[in-house]
Amino acid sequence: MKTDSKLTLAKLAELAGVSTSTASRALKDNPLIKEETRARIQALASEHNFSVNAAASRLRTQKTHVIAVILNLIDHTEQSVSDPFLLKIVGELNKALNAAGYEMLLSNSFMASDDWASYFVSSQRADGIIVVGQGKSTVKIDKAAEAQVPIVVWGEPHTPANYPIIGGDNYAGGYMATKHLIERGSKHILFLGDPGHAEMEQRHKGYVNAHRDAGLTVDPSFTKPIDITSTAAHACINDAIKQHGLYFDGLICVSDMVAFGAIKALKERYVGIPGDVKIVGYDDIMLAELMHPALTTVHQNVTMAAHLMVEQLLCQVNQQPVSSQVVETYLVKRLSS
Amino acid sequence: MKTDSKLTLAKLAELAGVSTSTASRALKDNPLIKEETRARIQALASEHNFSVNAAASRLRTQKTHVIAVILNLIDHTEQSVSDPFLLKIVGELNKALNAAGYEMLLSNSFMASDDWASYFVSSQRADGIIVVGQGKSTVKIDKAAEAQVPIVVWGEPHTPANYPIIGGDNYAGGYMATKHLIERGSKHILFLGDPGHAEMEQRHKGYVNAHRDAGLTVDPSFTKPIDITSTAAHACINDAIKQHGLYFDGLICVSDMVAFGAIKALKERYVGIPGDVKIVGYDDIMLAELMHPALTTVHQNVTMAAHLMVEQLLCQVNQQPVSSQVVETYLVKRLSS
DNA sequence: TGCTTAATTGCAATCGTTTGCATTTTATTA
DNA sequence: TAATAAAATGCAAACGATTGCAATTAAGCA
Repeated sequence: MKTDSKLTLAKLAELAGVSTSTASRALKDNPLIKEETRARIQALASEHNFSVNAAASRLRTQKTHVIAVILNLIDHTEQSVSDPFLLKIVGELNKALNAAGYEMLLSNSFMASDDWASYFVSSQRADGIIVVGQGKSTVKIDKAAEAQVPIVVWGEPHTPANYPIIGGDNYAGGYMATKHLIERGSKHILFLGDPGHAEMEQRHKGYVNAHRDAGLTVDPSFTKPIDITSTAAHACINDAIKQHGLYFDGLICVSDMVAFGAIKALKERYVGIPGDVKIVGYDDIMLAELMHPALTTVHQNVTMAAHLMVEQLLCQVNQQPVSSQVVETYLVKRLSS
Repeated sequence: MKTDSKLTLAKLAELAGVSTSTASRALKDNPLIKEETRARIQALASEHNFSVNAAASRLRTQKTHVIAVILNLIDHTEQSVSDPFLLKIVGELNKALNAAGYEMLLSNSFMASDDWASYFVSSQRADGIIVVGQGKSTVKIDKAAEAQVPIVVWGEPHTPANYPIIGGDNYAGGYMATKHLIERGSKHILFLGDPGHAEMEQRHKGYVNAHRDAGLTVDPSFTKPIDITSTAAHACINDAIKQHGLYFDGLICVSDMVAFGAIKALKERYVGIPGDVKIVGYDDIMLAELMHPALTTVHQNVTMAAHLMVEQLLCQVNQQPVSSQVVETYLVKRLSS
């Protein structure tokens, strides 16, 4: 087994005594080639553990079989990179992409150049783009979509856009969570999250309407537009109590991490959960049930979301029609409420 | 701005009235080209937001500027994909790679073909491989290294190998954690983790020696070779107590997730922490300090680790000598001990 | 056997950049 | 001004696989 010079398709073909065209076809099981020849060449290839040069293949076929996944981080705080929920999505996307025969080029909005369409797609680095998160502004996404490249985003699916958006039913999630707290007796419920962000906006609308439907009014000052990090939540609750005492008895958090930060602040002041304050998180990350008390939270079917995203993306690659999709969303009741 | 047919370097050159060679050189700021010409072409390029075809460029230069990152998962349980620590490493690697001008192709040991060297490197999909985790067997890693491709791994840095391994000082970590618990008064300390795994083996050795140095003996049955998941830890502690009661007063866990699982089991049985049982985790993930009680744990400098990994990898790409590296490792004392 | 059709295989152009070397243009000096 | 050196640009050959079309071989049938 001499590995002197690197093995190319041409050399492999020569070894097999056929032309490169035959070798190429044989390797991809093209029925044009005689069954027997195919087998022989494939065996030879794996014996010399040959794999075709992806760069050459991509150049020729104009397809990369790679999808760029961009984590569209919201805050400057890099904290959010480590939000388990985002990473869960990445993991599921990786699986779904692989299942569809694609590989994943991982990037994030801090590092990627601003012109996603040309940097990733026109340059043949990837065949399409999956954006995780709408961010506070969708200009980069819109720009990429205008350039007509295959793209899908995880976000609020009811946002009007000329690209498919996959996401949970944020309005329903916010509504369910709030209604639940109200039913459990909470009367003064804070909303921890920034409604300036599309997904949060819908959850907030659900929060407002649940109050209305229960005949309660919402104090605008009860909405705390904080960053989506546990640190921000911790600071927020801390300040709130320090300034006005414990004037609330319920917390709707836009992520489990936010809920954790809030819980920490409450525990530090010996506030009982759920006795004094009831809490609902969002995302149902693995740690939610390990918390003490186990966190009531809104679950979104991420596995399905990943499949839908890949599906909608490939539809675009194949010039087929697409549409936004809402994934299953439900409340998981645990001990924090 | 007509985007009729896709823009190639040749067309851009034509627009600029120069040859493709000049255009190519101008775009990469080659001093061979007159300053003025360079500026003009670069301006034209960004005006038409042109970016060179990566496939063609890679084919020609034989460099991809991509690094494959493989999550070498241990268990069949996909749980481990979502271990926040692994994902933290991925995030840091992403940053470090970008800083060095590389992009990241993310894969994992379940999905990637078995022959990493030929699949990723010979095929020109990437210039090198970073493996996160040694797994229980290093055959795939060894095989890739034998194929002479640039490769580095996150793992136990004292493992003898013909490729650089970056990791914390696991022996010291295990020793510090155990010594700490002993000093706090624990006498019967369980080790939750599988010493069959290189990193765990060293931590376990530290656990054993700390006992010895304190004049204590270790009961072999106190070592619980469980999977690195909170679920496994929860089950393990549950069973242990169910069968023999609370016969231990200290827990050394090989990850924070394991610690969380254990904590949950203890709380369900109203065991006091740190009163009845003291606990130390490993990794210092963000949630460690949000736990109640805040988790004492072993911290490893992941940012530095990521930089070292990238550095050692690029050394290989540039034919320079490499070596394994130990990153800073220390105990963070919190309330669980 | 001779002829038509189907099954296999090979030829050669192409994908878009990069780069060693040749060529042209400009600057320098006698 | 002519000769020479330096600066700027262009030519054309790779890089390695894919694929429409032509060519060869095998099979089918009267």
